[in-house]
Amino acid sequence: MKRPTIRDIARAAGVSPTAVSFALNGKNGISEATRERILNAANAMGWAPNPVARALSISRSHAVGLVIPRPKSAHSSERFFFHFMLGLQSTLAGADLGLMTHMSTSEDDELEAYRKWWAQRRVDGVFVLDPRQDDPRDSLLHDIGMPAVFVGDVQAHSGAVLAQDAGMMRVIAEHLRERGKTSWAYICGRTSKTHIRLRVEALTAYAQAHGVHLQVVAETEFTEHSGYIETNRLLASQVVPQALIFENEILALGGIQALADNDMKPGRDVFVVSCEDSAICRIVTPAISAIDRDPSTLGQHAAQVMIDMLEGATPYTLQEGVPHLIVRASSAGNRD
Amino acid sequence: MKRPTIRDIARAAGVSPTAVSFALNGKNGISEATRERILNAANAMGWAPNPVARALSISRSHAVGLVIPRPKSAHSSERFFFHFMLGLQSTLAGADLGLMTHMSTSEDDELEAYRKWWAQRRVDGVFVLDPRQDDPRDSLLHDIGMPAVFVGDVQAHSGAVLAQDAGMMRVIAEHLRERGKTSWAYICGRTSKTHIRLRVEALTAYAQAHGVHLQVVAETEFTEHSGYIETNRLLASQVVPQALIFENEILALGGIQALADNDMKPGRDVFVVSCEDSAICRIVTPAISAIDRDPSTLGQHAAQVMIDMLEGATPYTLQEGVPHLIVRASSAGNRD
DNA sequence: CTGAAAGCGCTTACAG
DNA sequence: CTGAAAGCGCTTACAG
Repeated sequence: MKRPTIRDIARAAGVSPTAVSFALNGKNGISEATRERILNAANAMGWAPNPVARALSISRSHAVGLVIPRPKSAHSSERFFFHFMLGLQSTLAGADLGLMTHMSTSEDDELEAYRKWWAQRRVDGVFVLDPRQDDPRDSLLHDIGMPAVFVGDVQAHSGAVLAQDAGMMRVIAEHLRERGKTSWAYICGRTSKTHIRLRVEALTAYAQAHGVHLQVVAETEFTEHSGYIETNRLLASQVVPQALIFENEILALGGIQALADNDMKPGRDVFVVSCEDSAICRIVTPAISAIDRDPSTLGQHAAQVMIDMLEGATPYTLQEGVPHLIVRASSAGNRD
Repeated sequence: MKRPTIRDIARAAGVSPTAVSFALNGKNGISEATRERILNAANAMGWAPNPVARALSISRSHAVGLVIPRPKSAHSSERFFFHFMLGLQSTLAGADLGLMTHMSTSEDDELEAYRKWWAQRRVDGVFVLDPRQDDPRDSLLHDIGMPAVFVGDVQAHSGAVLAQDAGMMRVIAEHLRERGKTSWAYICGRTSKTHIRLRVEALTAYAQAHGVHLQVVAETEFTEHSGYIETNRLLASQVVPQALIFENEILALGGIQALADNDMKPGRDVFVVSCEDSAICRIVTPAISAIDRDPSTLGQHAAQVMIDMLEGATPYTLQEGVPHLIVRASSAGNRD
């Protein structure tokens, strides 16, 4: 009934606990024959390591942490979190690392969670979401010595994974140019966020290089209504855009509404593309073309950076691969 | 730099480690004066318990686990999981319990995760999602002695939290009757699932008690198309329903499409209500009335059952509170 | 190549 | 009311 310990298997194999520990951990100083005998005994007795005891010895918990910040405002990001976690777990599993999660209610709560996890040696490192410039969390984690991987932006002291913002815009741009669209508008939210700034820059550069007329509408709310308003405004402007790129699907929804009110058919008269995908894009009529972000891959990358850091690598940064545009009815026509 | 241990604070307070342990854990056998001296010393030195060491001593990990089953098919449930976890954490935090998560790729993987967590003493108990009748997981967990709380159905050996299926239908029924609707249709999916059977029963009972004409359309796919087909069929039937209750928002979407094709206005000519809420219900035109499931509360309840079980209570079952109907345009008119 | 021993930080019978 | 001691299961210098 009781689980076997290394003492038990030492007794069974007729060796010392030390030898067992060495054999089990693949250290040398054990003859091949002895090692085999020990491993057999361990298997026969169904031995599994007790990570708690191991953690107490070596001061490592074999778990990492993820705090999901400010869930009150995170409603639109549920899909992202879910698939990001999926990716994390799939590669953490390979390194036998568990994942602890915490949902924070405020930034203080988040910092407190890090301190507590670290003080209690509950986790060996953490993933940090929604980074911003000069993020205070980077300093805190560095000060207490806690390994961290930031998701979305580079930091001074921690590892990071980066989304492909420029690459994403390039994919959209190529799609539109391929379909003969030469006048675009990009309806993005506030450009204060790093990743949106990057997108604007990439799109602008592309447009200039290829003689495309581009209007950028910034400083909008992320609501259907503001997508509607801005689209109407664009349709009334001197150069009516042939393609509308929306920061997310909520804005795009408003845009489609505006097109309908102006008797324009999305996908025929004007192309519509969203930088963010969701069930809404699939279900709405017409379905909206959208970038498939694949947060799962981002999670896998983040996990890999963490694993390497825990094995002693200096913090480094990994780029997300080139994203993919799911072409739906809202931008499917007019190939020439 | 090094974290203080109970030895350190024992030395500082001039007592034995035993005394410190007793004082810190609020056991008696320590004079009030001594206890205070010890607590002061602990605070002054910034002592925090090392849960790993404690776990090794008392064989408890102070963490519980949640495995999210079969993520491949879980796309529609991301919102549920997210908010369920939110609820879990908010009450687990009060009991100082951490949460470990795992996403399983198959049922075998899930069972393996339980075994491993338990063998390694990583968690003290687990939450189990998507229960079905005679769930094999109940036996497994019982066999290995792992405390478990099932979410959605009662089990032979474990604790459980139950959704309010009957209550949900009653809320919808009252809303419809209040607005003068006396002929309804309920478009549900397969009735093989326990919770759908419960809903049908509750709705049927209510309709009979109040002289409402009710048609139940079962055995439909959970797709927009099948919502469309079934609604068209209902509109052509002898008794055209004045209100359509859809199992989820995807079916409802198809229903609204069918109404539009028949020149009927949802919310005026025919009421539409969905048993499942999501961004889609808010965003579509007209917005769809829907039950606000609040998976977060369900999570809080589940956590409470777990906490009690870990403190020695026999497994018990908790009912979710009465759900709330969010009334939107699709069923807002005709009050009389 | 191998074993006896101390230690990780806490808890808990057991003696005083 | 209090302390010395053993133990949880593993790791790792240290001696042979």
